[in-house]
Amino acid sequence: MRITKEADTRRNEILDASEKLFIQQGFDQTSTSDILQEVGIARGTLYYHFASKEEILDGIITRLTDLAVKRTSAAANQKEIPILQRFTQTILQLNLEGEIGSEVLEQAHKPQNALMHQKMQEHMLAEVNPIITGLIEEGNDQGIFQTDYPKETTEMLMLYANTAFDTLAEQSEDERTRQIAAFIYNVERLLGMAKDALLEVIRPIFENATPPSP
Amino acid sequence: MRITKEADTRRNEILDASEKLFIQQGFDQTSTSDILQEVGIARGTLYYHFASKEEILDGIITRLTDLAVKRTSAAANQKEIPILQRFTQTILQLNLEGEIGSEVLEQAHKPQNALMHQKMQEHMLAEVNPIITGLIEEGNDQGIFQTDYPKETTEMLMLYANTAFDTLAEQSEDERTRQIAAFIYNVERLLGMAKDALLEVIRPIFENATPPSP
DNA sequence: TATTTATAGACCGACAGTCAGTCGAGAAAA
DNA sequence: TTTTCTCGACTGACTGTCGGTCTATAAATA
Repeated sequence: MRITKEADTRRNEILDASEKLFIQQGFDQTSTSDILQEVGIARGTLYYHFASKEEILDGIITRLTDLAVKRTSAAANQKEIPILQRFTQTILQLNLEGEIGSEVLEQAHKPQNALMHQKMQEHMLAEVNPIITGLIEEGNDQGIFQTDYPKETTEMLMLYANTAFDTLAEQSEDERTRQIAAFIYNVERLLGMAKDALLEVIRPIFENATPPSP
Repeated sequence: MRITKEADTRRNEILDASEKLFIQQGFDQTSTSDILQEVGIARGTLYYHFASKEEILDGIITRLTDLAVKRTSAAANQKEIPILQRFTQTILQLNLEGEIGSEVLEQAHKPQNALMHQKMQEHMLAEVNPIITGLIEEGNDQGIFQTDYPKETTEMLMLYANTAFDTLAEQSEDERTRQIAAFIYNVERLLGMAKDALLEVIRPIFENATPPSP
Protein backbone atom coordinates (compact mmCIF):
# COMPACT_ATOMS: atom_id res chain seq x y z
CA MET A 1 0.00 0.00 0.00
CA ARG A 2 1.48 3.22 -1.16
CA ILE A 3 0.76 6.46 0.63
CA THR A 4 1.68 9.77 -0.96
CA LYS A 5 1.68 13.03 0.92
CA GLU A 6 2.53 16.63 0.32
CA ALA A 7 6.24 17.18 0.74
CA ASP A 8 5.88 19.52 3.69
CA THR A 9 3.71 17.06 5.62
CA ARG A 10 6.18 14.22 5.10
CA ARG A 11 9.07 16.47 6.00
CA ASN A 12 7.47 17.27 9.32
CA GLU A 13 6.64 13.62 9.99
CA ILE A 14 10.30 12.82 9.52
CA LEU A 15 11.34 15.70 11.75
CA ASP A 16 8.89 14.64 14.47
CA ALA A 17 10.06 11.05 14.50
CA SER A 18 13.73 12.00 14.34
CA GLU A 19 13.38 14.53 17.13
CA LYS A 20 11.80 11.89 19.33
CA LEU A 21 14.53 9.37 18.56
CA PHE A 22 17.42 11.84 18.85
CA ILE A 23 16.11 12.84 22.29
CA GLN A 24 15.77 9.24 23.40
CA GLN A 25 19.01 7.87 22.01
CA GLY A 26 21.17 10.73 20.81
CA PHE A 27 22.07 11.65 17.25
CA ASP A 28 24.94 9.26 16.65
CA GLN A 29 23.11 6.37 18.26
CA THR A 30 20.05 6.80 16.05
CA SER A 31 20.41 5.12 12.66
CA THR A 32 18.56 6.27 9.58
CA SER A 33 16.96 2.81 9.59
CA ASP A 34 15.49 3.61 13.01
CA ILE A 35 13.94 6.72 11.51
CA LEU A 36 12.61 4.84 8.48
CA GLN A 37 10.93 2.33 10.75
CA GLU A 38 9.46 4.99 13.04
CA VAL A 39 7.99 6.97 10.15
CA GLY A 40 7.13 3.89 8.12
CA ILE A 41 8.80 4.90 4.89
CA ALA A 42 11.60 3.58 2.69
CA ARG A 43 15.19 4.73 2.45
CA GLY A 44 14.72 6.53 -0.81
CA THR A 45 11.88 8.58 0.59
CA LEU A 46 13.98 9.85 3.47
CA TYR A 47 16.73 10.93 1.12
CA TYR A 48 14.21 12.44 -1.25
CA HIS A 49 13.26 14.90 1.49
CA PHE A 50 16.64 15.35 3.20
CA ALA A 51 20.10 15.33 1.71
CA SER A 52 21.73 13.77 4.76
CA LYS A 53 21.14 12.66 8.30
CA GLU A 54 22.78 15.84 9.55
CA GLU A 55 20.35 17.93 7.54
CA ILE A 56 17.55 16.34 9.54
CA LEU A 57 19.23 17.54 12.72
CA ASP A 58 19.52 21.03 11.27
CA GLY A 59 15.84 20.96 10.44
CA ILE A 60 14.90 20.02 14.00
CA ILE A 61 17.08 22.74 15.46
CA THR A 62 15.73 25.39 13.13
CA ARG A 63 12.18 24.44 14.11
CA LEU A 64 12.99 24.64 17.81
CA THR A 65 14.97 27.85 17.54
CA ASP A 66 12.28 29.58 15.51
CA LEU A 67 9.76 28.66 18.18
CA ALA A 68 11.98 30.01 20.95
CA VAL A 69 12.64 33.22 19.05
CA LYS A 70 8.91 33.70 18.54
CA ARG A 71 8.11 33.30 22.24
CA THR A 72 11.09 35.35 23.36
CA SER A 73 10.46 38.29 21.09
CA ALA A 74 6.78 38.24 22.00
CA ALA A 75 7.74 38.59 25.66
CA ALA A 76 10.32 41.26 24.86
CA ASN A 77 7.91 43.41 22.86
CA GLN A 78 5.27 43.96 25.52
CA LYS A 79 6.10 47.61 25.81
CA GLU A 80 3.37 48.26 28.36
CA ILE A 81 5.17 46.12 30.95
CA PRO A 82 8.05 47.73 32.88
CA ILE A 83 11.44 46.80 31.56
CA LEU A 84 12.58 44.82 34.58
CA GLN A 85 9.57 42.54 34.56
CA ARG A 86 9.83 42.17 30.82
CA PHE A 87 13.49 41.26 31.11
CA THR A 88 12.88 38.53 33.67
CA GLN A 89 9.91 37.14 31.77
CA THR A 90 11.92 37.01 28.57
CA ILE A 91 14.69 35.12 30.31
CA LEU A 92 12.18 32.71 31.80
CA GLN A 93 10.60 32.07 28.39
CA LEU A 94 14.03 31.26 27.13
CA ASN A 95 14.78 28.82 29.89
CA LEU A 96 11.59 26.88 29.34
CA GLU A 97 12.10 26.73 25.61
CA GLY A 98 8.79 25.05 25.08
CA GLU A 99 7.65 21.68 26.31
CA ILE A 100 9.63 19.75 23.75
CA GLY A 101 12.63 22.02 23.98
CA SER A 102 13.07 21.30 27.65
CA GLU A 103 13.26 17.58 26.91
CA VAL A 104 15.86 18.36 24.32
CA LEU A 105 17.89 20.32 26.81
CA GLU A 106 17.72 17.56 29.38
CA GLN A 107 19.46 15.28 26.93
CA ALA A 108 21.52 17.82 25.11
CA HIS A 109 24.31 18.22 27.63
CA LYS A 110 25.20 14.54 27.47
CA PRO A 111 28.45 14.06 25.57
CA GLN A 112 26.68 11.83 23.07
CA ASN A 113 24.56 14.81 22.04
CA ALA A 114 27.35 17.35 21.81
CA LEU A 115 26.67 18.19 18.20
CA MET A 116 22.99 18.86 18.89
CA HIS A 117 23.90 21.04 21.85
CA GLN A 118 26.46 23.07 19.98
CA LYS A 119 24.24 23.65 16.98
CA MET A 120 21.36 24.74 19.20
CA GLN A 121 23.61 27.07 21.13
CA GLU A 122 24.94 28.68 17.99
CA HIS A 123 21.46 29.24 16.58
CA MET A 124 20.06 30.57 19.82
CA LEU A 125 23.00 32.90 20.33
CA ALA A 126 22.63 34.31 16.84
CA GLU A 127 18.85 34.74 16.97
CA VAL A 128 18.03 35.51 20.58
CA ASN A 129 21.02 37.63 21.55
CA PRO A 130 19.82 40.72 19.65
CA ILE A 131 16.45 40.54 21.39
CA ILE A 132 17.94 40.53 24.88
CA THR A 133 20.57 43.06 23.92
CA GLY A 134 17.79 45.39 22.79
CA LEU A 135 16.09 44.96 26.13
CA ILE A 136 19.25 45.83 27.99
CA GLU A 137 19.82 48.90 25.85
CA GLU A 138 16.29 50.01 26.59
CA GLY A 139 17.00 49.57 30.29
CA ASN A 140 20.23 51.49 29.90
CA ASP A 141 18.32 54.42 28.38
CA GLN A 142 15.84 54.36 31.23
CA GLY A 143 18.64 54.36 33.78
CA ILE A 144 17.56 51.00 35.19
CA PHE A 145 20.51 49.07 33.81
CA GLN A 146 23.98 50.43 33.34
CA THR A 147 26.56 48.63 31.22
CA ASP A 148 28.94 49.71 28.48
CA TYR A 149 28.79 46.31 26.76
CA PRO A 150 25.19 45.11 26.36
CA LYS A 151 25.91 42.66 23.55
CA GLU A 152 28.89 41.01 25.18
CA THR A 153 27.15 40.83 28.52
CA THR A 154 24.16 39.15 26.92
CA GLU A 155 26.47 36.65 25.32
CA MET A 156 28.01 35.89 28.68
CA LEU A 157 24.65 35.40 30.34
CA MET A 158 23.27 33.21 27.59
CA LEU A 159 26.32 31.00 27.42
CA TYR A 160 26.27 30.49 31.14
CA ALA A 161 22.54 29.83 31.28
CA ASN A 162 22.72 27.40 28.41
CA THR A 163 25.47 25.29 29.86
CA ALA A 164 25.09 25.62 33.60
CA PHE A 165 21.34 25.28 33.77
CA ASP A 166 20.93 22.10 31.81
CA THR A 167 22.63 20.17 34.58
CA LEU A 168 20.27 21.62 37.19
CA ALA A 169 18.07 18.54 37.18
CA GLU A 170 20.92 16.34 38.35
CA GLN A 171 21.76 18.47 41.38
CA SER A 172 20.49 18.59 44.93
CA GLU A 173 17.86 21.10 45.98
CA ASP A 174 20.48 23.15 47.85
CA GLU A 175 22.86 23.32 44.92
CA ARG A 176 20.05 24.31 42.61
CA THR A 177 18.96 27.15 44.88
CA ARG A 178 22.51 28.36 45.25
CA GLN A 179 23.16 28.25 41.52
CA ILE A 180 20.07 30.27 40.75
CA ALA A 181 20.84 32.77 43.51
CA ALA A 182 24.35 33.14 42.14
CA PHE A 183 22.99 33.77 38.66
CA ILE A 184 20.66 36.52 39.86
CA TYR A 185 23.45 38.02 41.99
CA ASN A 186 25.77 38.12 38.98
CA VAL A 187 23.17 39.47 36.58
CA GLU A 188 22.63 42.36 38.99
CA ARG A 189 26.33 43.09 38.98
CA LEU A 190 26.78 42.76 35.24
CA LEU A 191 23.85 45.07 34.56
CA GLY A 192 25.04 47.58 37.12
CA MET A 193 22.03 47.26 39.40
CA ALA A 194 21.82 47.67 43.15
CA LYS A 195 22.14 44.47 45.16
CA ASP A 196 18.87 42.47 45.33
CA ALA A 197 17.17 44.88 42.90
CA LEU A 198 16.49 42.04 40.48
CA LEU A 199 15.82 39.52 43.22
CA GLU A 200 12.91 41.58 44.48
CA VAL A 201 11.31 41.59 41.05
CA ILE A 202 11.73 37.84 40.70
CA ARG A 203 10.64 36.76 44.17
CA PRO A 204 6.91 37.49 43.67
CA ILE A 205 6.88 35.34 40.53
CA PHE A 206 7.97 32.31 42.50
CA GLU A 207 5.79 33.13 45.49
CA ASN A 208 2.77 33.20 43.22
CA ALA A 209 3.73 29.86 41.78
CA THR A 210 4.26 28.06 45.11
CA PRO A 211 1.74 29.01 47.83
CA PRO A 212 3.44 30.32 51.01
CA SER A 213 3.68 27.87 53.90
CA PRO A 214 1.50 28.82 56.90
CA MET B 1 60.47 -6.02 9.36
CA ARG B 2 58.44 -6.01 12.49
CA ILE B 3 58.93 -3.24 15.00
CA THR B 4 57.67 -3.61 18.54
CA LYS B 5 57.79 -0.83 21.07
CA GLU B 6 57.06 -0.28 24.71
CA ALA B 7 53.34 0.19 25.19
CA ASP B 8 53.64 3.72 26.48
CA THR B 9 55.71 4.84 23.49
CA ARG B 10 53.23 3.38 21.01
CA ARG B 11 50.34 4.86 22.92
CA ASN B 12 51.82 8.31 22.61
CA GLU B 13 52.62 7.82 18.94
CA ILE B 14 48.97 7.02 18.39
CA LEU B 15 47.85 10.00 20.45
CA ASP B 16 50.20 12.33 18.56
CA ALA B 17 49.00 11.20 15.16
CA SER B 18 45.35 11.23 16.17
CA GLU B 19 45.61 14.67 17.70
CA LYS B 20 47.10 16.00 14.50
CA LEU B 21 44.37 14.40 12.39
CA PHE B 22 41.50 15.35 14.69
CA ILE B 23 42.69 18.94 14.57
CA GLN B 24 42.97 18.92 10.79
CA GLN B 25 39.76 17.06 9.96
CA GLY B 26 37.67 16.71 13.09
CA PHE B 27 36.90 13.58 15.08
CA ASP B 28 34.05 12.15 12.99
CA GLN B 29 35.81 12.89 9.73
CA THR B 30 38.95 11.03 10.79
CA SER B 31 38.72 7.28 10.25
CA THR B 32 40.67 4.78 12.25
CA SER B 33 42.28 3.80 8.95
CA ASP B 34 43.61 7.35 8.63
CA ILE B 35 45.22 6.93 12.03
CA LEU B 36 46.68 3.53 11.15
CA GLN B 37 48.27 4.97 8.04
CA GLU B 38 49.62 8.03 9.85
CA VAL B 39 51.23 5.94 12.59
CA GLY B 40 52.17 3.11 10.25
CA ILE B 41 50.62 0.27 12.23
CA ALA B 42 47.92 -2.32 11.69
CA ARG B 43 44.34 -2.36 12.99
CA GLY B 44 45.04 -4.91 15.65
CA THR B 45 47.82 -2.83 17.11
CA LEU B 46 45.59 0.20 17.48
CA TYR B 47 42.95 -1.81 19.29
CA TYR B 48 45.56 -3.47 21.45
CA HIS B 49 46.40 -0.06 22.91
CA PHE B 50 42.95 1.58 22.84
CA ALA B 51 39.55 0.03 23.38
CA SER B 52 37.78 2.39 21.01
CA LYS B 53 38.18 5.44 18.83
CA GLU B 54 36.51 7.55 21.48
CA GLU B 55 39.04 6.40 24.04
CA ILE B 56 41.75 7.88 21.85
CA LEU B 57 39.95 11.21 22.02
CA ASP B 58 39.71 10.92 25.79
CA GLY B 59 43.44 10.23 25.92
CA ILE B 60 44.23 13.34 23.92
CA ILE B 61 42.00 15.49 26.08
CA THR B 62 43.45 14.14 29.31
CA ARG B 63 46.96 14.88 28.07
CA LEU B 64 46.03 18.44 27.14
CA THR B 65 44.06 19.08 30.30
CA ASP B 66 46.79 17.76 32.55
CA LEU B 67 49.24 20.09 30.87
CA ALA B 68 46.93 23.07 31.31
CA VAL B 69 46.30 22.19 34.95
CA LYS B 70 50.02 21.95 35.57
CA ARG B 71 50.76 25.37 34.07
CA THR B 72 47.73 26.96 35.66
CA SER B 73 48.35 25.73 39.17
CA ALA B 74 52.01 26.66 38.88
CA ALA B 75 50.99 30.22 38.08
CA ALA B 76 48.38 30.21 40.83
CA ASN B 77 50.78 29.02 43.51
CA GLN B 78 53.38 31.77 43.24
CA LYS B 79 52.48 33.15 46.63
CA GLU B 80 55.17 35.84 46.48
CA ILE B 81 53.36 37.61 43.64
CA PRO B 82 50.42 39.88 44.55
CA ILE B 83 47.06 38.26 44.02
CA LEU B 84 45.91 40.50 41.19
CA GLN B 85 48.96 39.82 39.06
CA ARG B 86 48.76 36.15 39.87
CA PHE B 87 45.12 36.08 38.88
CA THR B 88 45.75 37.67 35.49
CA GLN B 89 48.74 35.50 34.78
CA THR B 90 46.79 32.38 35.63
CA ILE B 91 44.01 33.39 33.26
CA LEU B 92 46.55 34.11 30.54
CA GLN B 93 48.20 30.72 31.02
CA LEU B 94 44.79 29.20 30.60
CA ASN B 95 44.01 31.07 27.43
CA LEU B 96 47.23 30.01 25.77
CA GLU B 97 46.78 26.41 26.76
CA GLY B 98 50.08 25.45 25.29
CA GLU B 99 51.21 25.72 21.69
CA ILE B 100 49.31 22.64 20.58
CA GLY B 101 46.30 23.44 22.71
CA SER B 102 45.76 26.71 20.92
CA GLU B 103 45.57 24.89 17.61
CA VAL B 104 43.05 22.59 19.16
CA LEU B 105 40.95 25.52 20.28
CA GLU B 106 41.07 27.13 16.86
CA GLN B 107 39.38 24.05 15.45
CA ALA B 108 37.36 22.99 18.44
CA HIS B 109 34.50 25.43 18.04
CA LYS B 110 33.63 24.13 14.58
CA PRO B 111 30.47 22.07 14.68
CA GLN B 112 32.32 19.07 13.33
CA ASN B 113 34.43 19.07 16.49
CA ALA B 114 31.60 19.53 18.97
CA LEU B 115 32.38 16.38 20.91
CA MET B 116 36.03 17.34 21.32
CA HIS B 117 35.04 20.81 22.48
CA GLN B 118 32.47 19.60 24.97
CA LYS B 119 34.79 17.01 26.47
CA MET B 120 37.60 19.52 26.82
CA GLN B 121 35.28 22.01 28.43
CA GLU B 122 34.02 19.47 30.93
CA HIS B 123 37.53 18.40 31.88
CA MET B 124 38.84 21.93 32.17
CA LEU B 125 35.86 23.03 34.20
CA ALA B 126 36.31 20.17 36.62
CA GLU B 127 40.08 20.52 37.00
CA VAL B 128 40.83 24.20 36.62
CA ASN B 129 37.77 25.71 38.28
CA PRO B 130 38.97 24.88 41.84
CA ILE B 131 42.31 26.56 41.17
CA ILE B 132 40.76 29.83 40.04
CA THR B 133 38.09 29.65 42.73
CA GLY B 134 40.86 29.36 45.32
CA LEU B 135 42.53 32.43 43.90
CA ILE B 136 39.31 34.41 44.12
CA GLU B 137 38.73 33.30 47.69
CA GLU B 138 42.23 34.43 48.55
CA GLY B 139 41.47 37.79 46.98
CA ASN B 140 38.21 37.95 48.90
CA ASP B 141 40.10 37.44 52.18
CA GLN B 142 42.55 40.19 51.26
CA GLY B 143 39.69 42.55 50.44
CA ILE B 144 40.82 42.88 46.84
CA PHE B 145 37.93 40.91 45.39
CA GLN B 146 34.42 40.83 46.80
CA THR B 147 31.93 38.21 45.70
CA ASP B 148 29.55 35.89 47.55
CA TYR B 149 29.78 33.21 44.86
CA PRO B 150 33.41 32.54 43.88
CA LYS B 151 32.76 29.09 42.43
CA GLU B 152 29.78 30.05 40.30
CA THR B 153 31.48 33.22 39.12
CA THR B 154 34.52 31.23 38.05
CA GLU B 155 32.27 28.87 36.14
CA MET B 156 30.69 31.81 34.35
CA LEU B 157 34.04 33.29 33.41
CA MET B 158 35.48 30.03 32.20
CA LEU B 159 32.46 29.11 30.12
CA TYR B 160 32.48 32.49 28.48
CA ALA B 161 36.20 32.49 27.85
CA ASN B 162 36.10 28.98 26.44
CA THR B 163 33.37 29.67 23.93
CA ALA B 164 33.69 33.35 23.09
CA PHE B 165 37.46 33.47 22.77
CA ASP B 166 37.94 30.60 20.38
CA THR B 167 36.24 32.64 17.67
CA LEU B 168 38.57 35.59 18.26
CA ALA B 169 40.81 34.64 15.37
CA GLU B 170 37.97 35.03 12.88
CA GLN B 171 37.07 38.56 13.94
CA SER B 172 38.32 41.99 12.95
CA GLU B 173 40.89 43.80 15.05
CA ASP B 174 38.22 46.18 16.38
CA GLU B 175 35.86 43.41 17.42
CA ARG B 176 38.69 41.57 19.12
CA THR B 177 39.71 44.62 21.12
CA ARG B 178 36.14 45.30 22.12
CA GLN B 179 35.53 41.71 23.17
CA ILE B 180 38.60 41.67 25.37
CA ALA B 181 37.75 45.06 26.86
CA ALA B 182 34.25 43.80 27.60
CA PHE B 183 35.65 40.73 29.30
CA ILE B 184 37.90 42.77 31.58
CA TYR B 185 35.07 45.21 32.31
CA ASN B 186 32.78 42.34 33.29
CA VAL B 187 35.39 40.53 35.36
CA GLU B 188 35.85 43.71 37.37
CA ARG B 189 32.13 43.87 38.01
CA LEU B 190 31.74 40.19 38.84
CA LEU B 191 34.62 40.33 41.31
CA GLY B 192 33.36 43.54 42.88
CA MET B 193 36.36 45.64 41.90
CA ALA B 194 36.49 49.34 41.12
CA LYS B 195 36.23 50.23 37.45
CA ASP B 196 39.53 49.86 35.53
CA ALA B 197 41.20 48.33 38.60
CA LEU B 198 41.97 45.16 36.67
CA LEU B 199 42.64 46.96 33.41
CA GLU B 200 45.50 48.86 35.03
CA VAL B 201 47.15 45.64 36.11
CA ILE B 202 46.80 44.13 32.67
CA ARG B 203 47.88 47.08 30.56
CA PRO B 204 51.60 46.91 31.48
CA ILE B 205 51.70 43.28 30.43
CA PHE B 206 50.68 44.15 26.89
CA GLU B 207 52.82 47.28 26.79
CA ASN B 208 55.86 45.20 27.64
CA ALA B 209 55.01 42.73 24.92
CA THR B 210 54.55 45.29 22.13
CA PRO B 211 57.13 48.12 22.16
CA PRO B 212 55.50 51.57 22.39
CA SER B 213 55.29 53.55 19.17
CA PRO B 214 57.48 56.72 19.16
C1' DT C 1 -17.46 15.98 -23.10
C1' DA C 2 -14.99 11.69 -22.78
C1' DT C 3 -10.65 9.46 -23.41
C1' DT C 4 -5.93 9.06 -24.02
C1' DT C 5 -1.19 10.74 -23.29
C1' DA C 6 2.44 13.26 -20.80
C1' DT C 7 4.61 15.08 -16.89
C1' DA C 8 6.15 15.81 -12.31
C1' DG C 9 6.38 14.77 -7.64
C1' DA C 10 6.55 11.28 -4.14
C1' DC C 11 8.16 6.91 -3.24
C1' DC C 12 10.61 2.30 -3.23
C1' DG C 13 14.35 -1.04 -1.95
C1' DA C 14 18.51 -3.32 -3.74
C1' DC C 15 23.10 -2.11 -3.65
C1' DA C 16 27.81 -0.05 -3.13
C1' DG C 17 31.12 1.53 -0.29
C1' DT C 18 32.88 2.81 4.27
C1' DC C 19 33.85 2.21 8.85
C1' DA C 20 34.60 0.59 13.82
C1' DG C 21 35.70 -3.13 16.19
C1' DT C 22 37.02 -8.59 16.62
C1' DC C 23 39.90 -12.51 16.48
C1' DG C 24 43.31 -15.99 15.98
C1' DA C 25 47.91 -16.57 14.65
C1' DG C 26 52.49 -15.43 15.02
C1' DA C 27 56.84 -12.57 16.04
C1' DA C 28 59.67 -10.34 19.56
C1' DA C 29 61.01 -9.61 24.18
C1' DA C 30 61.51 -10.95 28.89
C1' DT D 1 58.49 -20.65 28.27
C1' DT D 2 55.56 -16.96 29.09
C1' DT D 3 54.19 -12.42 28.22
C1' DT D 4 53.86 -8.52 25.34
C1' DC D 5 53.10 -6.67 21.11
C1' DT D 6 51.83 -6.84 16.21
C1' DC D 7 49.48 -8.26 12.12
C1' DG D 8 45.62 -8.18 8.67
C1' DA D 9 41.56 -10.73 7.22
C1' DC D 10 36.94 -10.56 8.55
C1' DT D 11 32.21 -9.11 10.29
C1' DG D 12 28.19 -6.57 10.76
C1' DA D 13 26.18 -2.17 10.77
C1' DC D 14 25.66 2.02 8.75
C1' DT D 15 24.92 6.04 5.28
C1' DG D 16 23.94 7.56 1.01
C1' DT D 17 22.91 6.39 -4.25
C1' DC D 18 20.45 5.00 -8.17
C1' DG D 19 17.33 3.16 -11.48
C1' DG D 20 12.91 2.59 -11.66
C1' DT D 21 7.70 2.65 -10.08
C1' DC D 22 3.31 4.61 -8.92
C1' DT D 23 -0.33 8.12 -9.05
C1' DA D 24 -2.61 12.43 -9.55
C1' DT D 25 -3.35 15.89 -12.52
C1' DA D 26 -2.77 18.59 -16.62
C1' DA D 27 -2.76 18.69 -21.65
C1' DA D 28 -3.92 16.92 -25.94
C1' DT D 29 -6.93 14.40 -28.72
C1' DA D 30 -11.11 12.22 -30.32
